[in-house]
Amino acid sequence: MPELPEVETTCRGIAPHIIGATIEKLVVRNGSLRWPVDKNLAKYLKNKNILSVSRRAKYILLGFENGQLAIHLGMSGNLRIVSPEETVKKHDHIDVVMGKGGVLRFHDPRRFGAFVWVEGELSSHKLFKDLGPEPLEDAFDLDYLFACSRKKKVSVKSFIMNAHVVVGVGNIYANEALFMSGIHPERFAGSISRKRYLRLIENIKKVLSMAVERGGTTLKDFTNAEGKPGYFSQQLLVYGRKGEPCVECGCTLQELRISQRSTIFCKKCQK
DNA sequence: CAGCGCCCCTGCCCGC
DNA sequence: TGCGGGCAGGGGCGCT
Repeated sequence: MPELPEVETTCRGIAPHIIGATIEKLVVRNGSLRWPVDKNLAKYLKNKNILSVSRRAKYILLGFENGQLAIHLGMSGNLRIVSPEETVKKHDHIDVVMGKGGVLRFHDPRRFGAFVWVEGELSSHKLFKDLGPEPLEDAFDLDYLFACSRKKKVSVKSFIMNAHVVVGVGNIYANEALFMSGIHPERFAGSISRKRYLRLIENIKKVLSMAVERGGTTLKDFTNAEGKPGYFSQQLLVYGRKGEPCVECGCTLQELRISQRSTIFCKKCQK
């Protein structure tokens, strides 16, 4: 479900409800997520205060005095604040029950999500130590990306979706940013000019920040922390528009697969 | 070691 | 209406 804007929206949505709260208990109904949920997690969290809520890549991080809880929403996960009386539905796998009476509820049909306990420095944890820069931060700039791309034989689409290069660029926004930049998704990363990488960086930042401003409404089944759906009003230019006319030139948008992922592009506008 | 493909899992949509 | 196949927004991991 979530691209980076949805994760960021979730983060901002839950933060005011959970910062400063004390964990009363953790209820794990189904711990078979991407990795089995640590049997001791409830013990680590019990009676601990939530000191901070932040995000790194698509992981939501809850900070505690004794460590951090990294939550990933996978493809189909969401987090909501609910009251303790709220009926438990199918795929409501985990409840973080807070002292004030609120519950942070994790729902994830496909169970590609994750609850990972991290002790010590985040940057020394295996899931985080090799991650590239955040796309909306200044470290993601032309000098960095261009240097990184040299001698790379992968397609530019795989390149920008590689978390070692830059985090948080998912399939939808990779398609969108490449279209906006006039770059064919199958071009080799190493054969693209500085000038075109500058456009690509600008467009990645633009499309992601616009989506964040809009509250992460990219996805048809996205619900925010209050459980309200997004508007799905964001005008995607290419993603999900196979066979429809290109908004620029009117010719029919094509589909190809890059690393098993749907790739929509305009063969006339993207070279 | 770069790069590709596999897989985890459920839901949904399409064609027969 | 039922069923099988394919596909879906992610991403770590094992292999070549």
